[in-house]
Amino acid sequence: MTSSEAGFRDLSAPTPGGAKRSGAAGVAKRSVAAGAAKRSGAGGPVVAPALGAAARLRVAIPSVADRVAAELRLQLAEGLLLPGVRLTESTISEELGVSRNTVREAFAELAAERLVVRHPNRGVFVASLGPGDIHDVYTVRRFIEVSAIRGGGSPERVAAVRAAVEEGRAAAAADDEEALGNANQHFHGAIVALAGSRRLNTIMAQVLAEMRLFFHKATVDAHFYRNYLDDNEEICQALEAGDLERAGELLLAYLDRSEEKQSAVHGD
Amino acid sequence: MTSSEAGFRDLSAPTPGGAKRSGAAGVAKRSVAAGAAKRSGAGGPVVAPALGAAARLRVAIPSVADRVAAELRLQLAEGLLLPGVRLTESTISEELGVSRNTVREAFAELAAERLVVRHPNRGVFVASLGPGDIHDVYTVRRFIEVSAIRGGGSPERVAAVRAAVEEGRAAAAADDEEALGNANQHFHGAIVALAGSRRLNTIMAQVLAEMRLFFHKATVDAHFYRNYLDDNEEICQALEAGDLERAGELLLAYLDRSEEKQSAVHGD
DNA sequence: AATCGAAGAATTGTTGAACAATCCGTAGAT
DNA sequence: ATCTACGGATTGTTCAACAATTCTTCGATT
Repeated sequence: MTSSEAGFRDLSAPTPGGAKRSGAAGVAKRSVAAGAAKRSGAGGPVVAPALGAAARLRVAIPSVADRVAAELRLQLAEGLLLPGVRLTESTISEELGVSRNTVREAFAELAAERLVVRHPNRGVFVASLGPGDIHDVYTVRRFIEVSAIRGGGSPERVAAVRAAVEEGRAAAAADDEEALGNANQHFHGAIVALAGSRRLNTIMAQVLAEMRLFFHKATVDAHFYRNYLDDNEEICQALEAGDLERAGELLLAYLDRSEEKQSAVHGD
Repeated sequence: MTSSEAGFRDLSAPTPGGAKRSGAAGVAKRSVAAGAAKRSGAGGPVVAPALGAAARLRVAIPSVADRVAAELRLQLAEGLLLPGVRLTESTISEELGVSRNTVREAFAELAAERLVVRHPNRGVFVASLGPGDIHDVYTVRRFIEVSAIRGGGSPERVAAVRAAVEEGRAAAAADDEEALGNANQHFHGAIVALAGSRRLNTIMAQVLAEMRLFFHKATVDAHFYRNYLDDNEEICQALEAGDLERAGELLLAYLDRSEEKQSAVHGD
């Protein structure tokens, strides 16, 4: 399974910038087309001319490398790319229609997020978490989430936690396991968001992204998250009641139980 | 001040791999030197042939991009590259003797660590932290450090905290402000290390690296850290005595005071 | 037969060059 | 004095080449 059978979206088409020469040997000196001959190449896909306006509107326009990283992040989250799988530069480069160098830049991003691991001269592999990593991830979560909930938060932020609980309830009613998992992550994300710290939010987002990497194996148990629904409800109620001490303890117990379960599912 | 007057070390010489063609057009087909003719190129700098052995010894051999990132990280920490300064790709590329693409990869690493900020199509700049960022950084520290110290740690790890305290004392005795600052960072690093979590350690390392970015301005006050020596001692004693609750509270008070001071030094 | 090692293929690491797109400062027109 | 067109500088991205390393395969040897 070389990861190439996944349905990659083509990222090269809507790219602003990008030479996209047809392919012939590059003997063409730069003498021609030095002046105002813009977009003169053989009938490449012409992009909408309104792109300049977008730039003026200060819309964040992610670079191709960023979009490649985003795409890979998505496939990682969807479980399309299983842990341990090798990501070949040339394959992804072709599949996504971008250059190998750009893929390389995207890899640097993902490696910084620990989603992939670089083995020098051997390639990058989808990160696979061992038992030690699972404990480590839960340690981070205990530190951050419990501290966050014990600090409380503004009413709107508490409401966001509540919303995540309801989101999970709805997903359970609809029997949508996927949505249930997402709701659970939103719940914990909302707890961290109580602190209103940009850095803590991104740290938490990264940790959750890491967890998605090995959660796919765990979801075989159809009602894996279902047990947590009541826990979330209870925690949320304590939070809303202002009993932060109790909310913290409930959350801590929850995390301990969750870690235990995860450790059991994976070879301990 | 374009950051180019800093004394860059040349990273290109000891590089394993790297074509380093003299410059002429690359019409030389790859037909020649296909077999055993290794290191046949025109008299480039010949590296020690023992490099293969190093690889066999599984010594981590960082890529050039990593070394560029490390070099920049160092200059950032030393305060050679002030916040807000623009880092031009071509300049660094020449200065360090590596290709622009490699510099680019290093930038991706540093951007992921928040040490530099990318402005699309405008370049990368040394990150500069505003008042909000200072508060944010201290929020992260409060969460992680206080949780860590309240969890206690093995005797060896407590000893490491003690060692950092003594290190600071020695630096103060020697009137070495630089060493004093480092000792202080070691102290807080050691506190987080109590938890024994790889991820928390790297998170803390990154946060401290961010702080170094704006600490240089603060160090004008000659005995800025000196006030903290007694705090550290007190915290360490509580930790050693097993009074984790008190240690946590002392640390929390310390962080609050520290944030206040930093906020005062910087605008607002 | 099992093992060792060497030729070969595949892939990564790094470079250099090319060019499109964008940004910025400046000079010219209104 | 303000706006606009022009040019230079720099980033974003691609391509092609090649060195070094790892992986594979296939013989040759004990």
